[in-house]
Amino acid sequence: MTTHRTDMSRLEGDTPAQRLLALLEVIAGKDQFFTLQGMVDETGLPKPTLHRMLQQLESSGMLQREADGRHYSKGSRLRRLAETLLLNDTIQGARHAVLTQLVDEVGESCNITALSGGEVLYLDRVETSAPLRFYLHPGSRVPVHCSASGKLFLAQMAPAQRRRLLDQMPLTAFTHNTLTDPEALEAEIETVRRQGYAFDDEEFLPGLLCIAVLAPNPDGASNTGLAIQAPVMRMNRDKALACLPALQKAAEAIANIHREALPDAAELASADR
Amino acid sequence: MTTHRTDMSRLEGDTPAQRLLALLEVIAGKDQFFTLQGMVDETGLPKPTLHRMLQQLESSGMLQREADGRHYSKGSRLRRLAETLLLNDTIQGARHAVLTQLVDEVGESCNITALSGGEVLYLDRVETSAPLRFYLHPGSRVPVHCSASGKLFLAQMAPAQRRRLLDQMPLTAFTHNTLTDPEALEAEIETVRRQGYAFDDEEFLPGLLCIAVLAPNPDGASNTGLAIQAPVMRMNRDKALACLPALQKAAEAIANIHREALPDAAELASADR
DNA sequence: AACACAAATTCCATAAAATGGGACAAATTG
DNA sequence: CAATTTGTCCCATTTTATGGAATTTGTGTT
Repeated sequence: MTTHRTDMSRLEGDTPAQRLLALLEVIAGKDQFFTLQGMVDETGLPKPTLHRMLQQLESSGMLQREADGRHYSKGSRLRRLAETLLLNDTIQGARHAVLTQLVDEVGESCNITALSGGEVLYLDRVETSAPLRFYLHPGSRVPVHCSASGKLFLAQMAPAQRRRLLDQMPLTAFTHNTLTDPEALEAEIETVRRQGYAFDDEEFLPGLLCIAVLAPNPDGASNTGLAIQAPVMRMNRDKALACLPALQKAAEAIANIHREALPDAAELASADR
Repeated sequence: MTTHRTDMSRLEGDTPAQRLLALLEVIAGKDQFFTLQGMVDETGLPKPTLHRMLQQLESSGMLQREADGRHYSKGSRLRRLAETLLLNDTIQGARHAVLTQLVDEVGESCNITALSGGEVLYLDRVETSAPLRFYLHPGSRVPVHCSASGKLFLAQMAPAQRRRLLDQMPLTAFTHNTLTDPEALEAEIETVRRQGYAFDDEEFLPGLLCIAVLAPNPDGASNTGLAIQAPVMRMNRDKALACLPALQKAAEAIANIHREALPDAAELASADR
């Protein structure tokens, strides 16, 4: 009843290592606990094989098991691996260039963000040269409910997933503008989804206004936000909207950088085998 | 037996799969292109072995090579894997939020623990903002007999199971307060079971006092501990007991998160699609 | 262009690990 | 308490990994 499998089963891969990576991808997409049997149904792999794979992942700290011994969830080492990967992404160089150009274009500080651990993680940031500016470090974190990027990440989640995250996350008021009422936040998120961009109008830091968009991802959810952050002294909603085209152009450029690495151009590589 | 690796090779792992994951961690930390030879120097693995590993990662799209054929960088599939991992990590996100709020409430560092491999594993930790504090990393481990969470895990075990674990484990004395006598430890565990909470009164680190409870699990044993850790300079047993209600409330919140994240709980949430 | 040099790649016999059907155990259900 | 589901173990067979040595490829030098 619960599982009507669209038979995407058959973990593809020619070697054990590649099959393990494919398994990791399935696990990565889980936002709930999962069981051995559930994975068998989903992947079509034989039970002893899967059992061994999960055992290896568990004993390396990539997964952990609940006390009942049958429910698995992601371990801290796996999480750390993912964060390290994103923080040290080599394409950061290329993205950094886009960011620099955007800052040059709009004259305000900009940053690239990702969702991590239910919070917004600053992957990269370029400061404006204007003397008055907020200083925020790459690597630092900000709550989802009071940041422009965060609201965009929330807006693309399935309702159940979003609720699970927000239910236990206090809507802490950082300023008088912070949305602390769940219904108001939900309405804002609906607006954000419709518009495709989000504001943070002094909801986190007094005097700081942001506008953000996501770098579109053709394969589904995006984990890359792009935002302009400026003091209200120089910025308001209308001025921010005027920057939107430049922001979207930059987001598209970043999406292209990501897309460049797709194995679409495999035709070239097919000759040398 | 066959290969006595002289500590030069720092890629730990008992199986090829685990070695591959360790390699991925090294790669994850690279913010530049890397070469096969560079990896050989860094990991100590034989060149043909590493060559094969990188080849597999490349042909699965996890890595890609530059045109020169000798510089590797992270591929789109690896990036997508990391993003997917973090985007679907609502359990950790929600638990972290509970932890943050608890820290805010009691004003001291708190952590979430699990029993893993006969030791207490720190799953997550949030530091107090007070300047004087112990710095303990998530992912580190502590013996069961001298930690508050550990004694709780022991207290819910069947006597035979507990004895089997403790018999193999020396009751190392870390401080003058560490319980090194089996009978004294057994008596303490009995007290812990009756009370439903546990202290660690400078039994592991001098000057560190902890109080912990378990996140209740209706289906049986719990593998989630929640603890407050504070310097004795600011904390004593009475003050710790005053925090107990807040601690138990947070533990209940974490138990709820776990309950909602069970695969079967999807039926309830099916209404909002 | 011929050379030296370093890095990448291939070879291959041996050792190690994965595989998965089946047996078994443990927990869950009716 | 029997029936069923789910996790774990066993083990003969197949597949894959291993790494020293040899070979090829590419770079830099005089």
